[in-house]
Amino acid sequence: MTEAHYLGKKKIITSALPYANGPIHFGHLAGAYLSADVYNRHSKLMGAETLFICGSDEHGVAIMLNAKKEGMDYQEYVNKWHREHSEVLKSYGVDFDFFGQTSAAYHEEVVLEWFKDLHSKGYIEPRDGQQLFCNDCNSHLPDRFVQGICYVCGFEHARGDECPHCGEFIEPTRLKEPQCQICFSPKKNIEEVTVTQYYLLLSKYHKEYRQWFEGKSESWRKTVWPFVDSLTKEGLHDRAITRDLDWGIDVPLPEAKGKKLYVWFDAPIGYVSNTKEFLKQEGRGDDYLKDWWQNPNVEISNFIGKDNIIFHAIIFPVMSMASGIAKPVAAIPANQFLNLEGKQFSKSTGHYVDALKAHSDFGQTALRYYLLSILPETTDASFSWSQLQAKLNNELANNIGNFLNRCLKFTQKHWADGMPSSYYEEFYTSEQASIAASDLSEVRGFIEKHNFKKALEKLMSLGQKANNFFSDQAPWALIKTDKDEAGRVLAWSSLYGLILGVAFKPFLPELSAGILKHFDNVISEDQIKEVYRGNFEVLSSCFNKGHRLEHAVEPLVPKIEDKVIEGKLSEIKA
RNA sequence: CGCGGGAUGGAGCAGUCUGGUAGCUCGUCGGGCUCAUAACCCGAAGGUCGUAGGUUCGAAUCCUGCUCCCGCAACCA
Repeated sequence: MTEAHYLGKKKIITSALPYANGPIHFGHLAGAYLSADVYNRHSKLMGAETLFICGSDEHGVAIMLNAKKEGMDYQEYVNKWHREHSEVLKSYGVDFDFFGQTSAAYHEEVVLEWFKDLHSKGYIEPRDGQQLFCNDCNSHLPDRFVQGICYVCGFEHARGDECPHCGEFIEPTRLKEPQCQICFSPKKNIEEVTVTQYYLLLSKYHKEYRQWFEGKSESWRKTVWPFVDSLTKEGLHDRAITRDLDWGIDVPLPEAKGKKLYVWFDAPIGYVSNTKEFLKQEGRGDDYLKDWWQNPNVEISNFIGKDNIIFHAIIFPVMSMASGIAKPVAAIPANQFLNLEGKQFSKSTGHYVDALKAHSDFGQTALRYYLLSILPETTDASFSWSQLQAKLNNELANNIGNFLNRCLKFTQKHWADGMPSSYYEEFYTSEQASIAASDLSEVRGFIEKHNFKKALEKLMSLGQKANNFFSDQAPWALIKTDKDEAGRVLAWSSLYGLILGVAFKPFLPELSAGILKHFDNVISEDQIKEVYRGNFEVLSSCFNKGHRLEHAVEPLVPKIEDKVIEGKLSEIKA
C-alpha cells in the first residue's frame, strides 16, 4: 500500500564512467558509485524497474600516453584497467546491471548515429584554429601538454591552459619557449599550425537550454545549480569535439580523414550505448530508446563527481535535446571531493590507498559504512583511517552488531526450540512498530532526495532505539520472574533486528544478508520488500508459526584493531 | 575584482533558502547495568557559529567589506 505509485516506475541510474587510465580510489567510490548503488538498490526494493548502467571511458590523450609509456597496445591497456575497475566495483558491492567499454564496436555505432544526427541538424560545423604541433614527436599538442613561460607574470612552468602562478588563462600559442609535455624534447621544436576541427555549436541552443535548465533550480543541489547558472547565463561556448589523434572513434565524414572524436563527446553517449548493448545481451524485447531513453515515464539520474558537472549538466543535455535522441537528465547528484587524511589522493606521490587491498583488509561492510557516512555531499570530506576505526567500532559494531548479537544469543540460549507465535502478535500495532515505520519512512525519504548521509544517520538512530528498547526492558532480569514477558521482549527485539536488516539492504548488503540469514526460514524476498516499504503487517504472517533460530549466532561486525590502523597510517606516510 | 564550494564546542559534520532558547556522531568526565563484540544504558562538562561593520525588538541564518582553506570546472579526463 505504502508508496504504491512506485510500482511500474522506471529509472535509468548511471555512475560516471571511470577513466581507464588508473586505479579507482575512495574518492571515486564516494563520489559517484556508492550513492548510485544505494539509490539503485532502494529503487528496486520500492518496486521500480531500474537499469544501473556504467562502463569504462577508454579514449583520450592521457590513455594514449600512458599506454605508450607502458609499452602496451591501446586496447590491451584499457582492457587491463577495465578488468581492474570491474573487480574493484564488484568487491564494494556496486551492482551495475551492465559495465561496458567505450572502445567496443557497439558503442562506436551509437556514437556515430549521434554525430551524424547533430551534424545533419546543423549543430556541428568545421572551423579553423591555431594549435601547437611538436615536430619532435609529431603530435598535436592539447593545451595541457604544453609548458612554457607565462606571458603575463613570467612564471617558467605555465601550462598551456592556465598559469598556476598568476591564475591567468593562457593562450598556448602565446607561451614563451613552449615545451612539449609528451616527449619532453629539449629542442623545443614546436610550431604553430592551422588545424580544422569540428565544433559542437552549443551557442545555437542557448535559449532552449536555459529554458530547460531554469526548471531545475529547485531540485538540483546548490553545489551544482549556481555553478552551472553562472557558466551558462550569458551564453554557451561552442566546443571542438574532434582531435588529431590515432586512438578514438573516427569522425564519419570523408573530409575529416584521420580525425577522431573528442573523448568527452563519446563518453556520455556510453550511458546510452551500454543500455542498448545490455538489453541486446539479455535478449530483451524492450527498445533502448523508446522504452528507456525517450520514455517520458523514465527518470534519468547521473551520479558524478564535481569535476564532471559541465559535461553532464550542460554539454550532454544539449546533445540529447538538440538531437532528440534521448531525454535530458532529471537529476545530477554531484558530490564534492573526498580527500585522504586532509590531502588529495595522489597515486604519483604515494598519498593513496589501494581500494582492493583495503577491501581485503577490512571487507565491504566496514568500508561502505564509513564511506557512506562521510559522503562529500555538500562539501569536500576527508577519509581518515582512525576515523574509520572509531566509526566502525563505536557505531556499527557496538550499536548494530552488538545489538543483534545480544538479542539473538539470548534468544537462542533460552528458546533453543523456537519462540511461540504469541510473543510476536501485539508488535504490529505497538508504539515500537509505528516508531520504526516512521523512521524507515524518513530514511526512504532522504534517499529519494539523494541525501544518503542523512538517510544512514537516521537508520543508525533506529538501531539506537532498538538497543534502548532492549536495555530498558532488561529481559535478562525479566526472565528470572516472568519468562513469557522476557520472551515477548526478545521477540520484539528480533523484529526490530529484522527491520534493521531490511533497512540496511541498500546501504550494506552484506551486513543485511548476515542479519536476514537468521530469518530466512520465515520471510521471503517479496515480504522483505513489503517490510522495506513500511508494511509491517506482512510480518504477522511470517511469524504466525513462531520462529526458531537455526544458524549459529556470531558477531556480525568484527572490530578493527589499533595495530591494523597504525599499519595503514604508516603505509601512506611511506 | 576568473569561477564555484567551505570556515559552527577536542575531531568530523547538520542547521543558513523560509531570522526567534545552537543540534548530531565520535571523543572526554561521572554514575548505572551485566544479556552481549571490555559491549550496553543514564547524566555532565565543553561553542557568543572565520573576521569587521550594517539591517532588525532579535542574526550561525539577511546585506557589505576583509581574511584563510579546497578545487579547476568548457581543447587532460
